[in-house]
Amino acid sequence: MIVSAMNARKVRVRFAPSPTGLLHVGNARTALCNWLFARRYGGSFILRIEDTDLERSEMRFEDQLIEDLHWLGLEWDEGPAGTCRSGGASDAAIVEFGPYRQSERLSIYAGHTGRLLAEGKAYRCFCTAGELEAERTRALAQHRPHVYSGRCRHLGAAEIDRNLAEGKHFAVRLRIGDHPLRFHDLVRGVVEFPPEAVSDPILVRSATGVSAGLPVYNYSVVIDDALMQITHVIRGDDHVSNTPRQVAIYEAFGWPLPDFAHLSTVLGADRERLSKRHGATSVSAFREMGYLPEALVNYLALLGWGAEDGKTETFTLDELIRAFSLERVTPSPAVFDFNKLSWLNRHYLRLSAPQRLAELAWGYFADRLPSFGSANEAVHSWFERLLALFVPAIDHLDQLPAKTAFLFGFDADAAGAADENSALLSVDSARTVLAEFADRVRAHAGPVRPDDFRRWMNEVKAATGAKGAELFHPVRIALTGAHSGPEFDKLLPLIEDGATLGLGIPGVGERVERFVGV
RNA sequence: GGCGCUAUCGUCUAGGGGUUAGGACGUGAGAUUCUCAAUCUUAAAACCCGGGUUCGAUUCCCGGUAGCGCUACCA
Repeated sequence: MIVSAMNARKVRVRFAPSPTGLLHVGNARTALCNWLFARRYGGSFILRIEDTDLERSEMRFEDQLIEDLHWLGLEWDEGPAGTCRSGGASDAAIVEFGPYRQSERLSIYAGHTGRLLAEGKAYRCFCTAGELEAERTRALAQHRPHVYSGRCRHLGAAEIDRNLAEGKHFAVRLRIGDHPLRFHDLVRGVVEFPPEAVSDPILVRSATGVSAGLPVYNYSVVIDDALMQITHVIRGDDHVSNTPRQVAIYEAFGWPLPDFAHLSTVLGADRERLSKRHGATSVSAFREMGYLPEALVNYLALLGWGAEDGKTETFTLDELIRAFSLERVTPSPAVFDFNKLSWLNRHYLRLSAPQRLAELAWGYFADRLPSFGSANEAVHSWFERLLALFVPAIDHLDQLPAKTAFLFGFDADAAGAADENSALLSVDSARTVLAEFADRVRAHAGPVRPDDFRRWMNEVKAATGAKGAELFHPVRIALTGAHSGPEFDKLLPLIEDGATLGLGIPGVGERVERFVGV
């Protein structure tokens, strides 16, 4: 029988990362699913830091993690003191459920272990690492699953006392029953494991090394989840095989079982677990590249999930809350598709207000623009026009400086020498077109307006007989260093107005002079 | 080795006992543009294999295969 804690209890879910590295997109997806589930059912989303691995946990990772979650917009209702952004948990909740870092909960675990030992649900195991290793090798050789022999299971009180008196180290093991261990998974349905797949799991480590007496992960999560009254454990599917162990612990304490939801792994293009080898994998890396949080969130939701109509692909957070359901999450692993993420990012970039884009993009121009705050209104509005012209041509904001480099400094030599340009420039018509065009620019006073430009191009066309690409390519190269780019009607004002900003931006006249001089 | 999970276009997915197997990204072509990007139109592209069950299976069942996970006194 499946004991489900769902009933009528208020939904409480948690995201429980270890601060041992940057927030990985796979984990961000787990956080998102938890957050969406909580918001959908009016429940609480709790952030718990699993920092019992003292050697690998670092405060800077915790800080970064918190910053990343805020950036994604996944606010939590309860979490480490001072980290909840708006409102946060009531003091009463914190007293009842906190603290929210495992390293601050060690005494809680110890008390529970005493209880299990006293009730005979757990026992002291004096086996040494060597003995256990031998068991494991033997099992492997016989092609059997490795199960603890249970040698210390039935030690008499006298023997235990003698061992303790001799100062022998011991771990605490749970006594597993002989019934199957099953649980309900929102993604996979009912999952069942035979008891021998579990064997008596270690709960508390023996006195070897720095971790002496510390609970193991599978034990502390159960205590935390139960005490924090978590109703739905939503996490990565690397925990599926751990779950029967945890179920046995719930049973030993007589606690109701939560529902589970195990989310599939996120893979790279080679179908291996997504890792640094595949490029950017951390939330902060995507932020630094200039991806928008709504694009990442939308993409992560789409990874392993599809809307009910089978068609809708773009969602705001609010729309996701309404549309998302764990039952529709696919159980199979999903390959992370950078292309599709970029498509979504372009989509949201196009939708973003100019001021917001300007603020976000400004940082990528630190060496070309004055600081955001000290720049005058003219620079700001000029920059917004630049963005309007070039943002449609990029996937993420950090591609902007390269795309627009020609505006800030014009390298006439490089423009003429570029492989793709030299062929276009070497034809006779290109030379005559440029000569005719340069004559008109030189004869002109003041900034070049689109009207002037259009008139000149018609004149040049008539004078040289060149038309179409033959006519425009050389001029475009002379002005921008490339044979492709935004339409001249918008580009010319951007160049000419830019030249008046005092940022060292060369105007049309200067560009032509430099280029034709070559 | 054992146990578990998974299997629809290249990728993410919809669907489901009888369908022209739908959408999106990407790719090809066309339209537009001086060009590129964007945009619009359009094309190609999939039910892992083998057995059952059935009038009929891509869909249900079993087996195989493959991928992934766990197999720690890591989390």
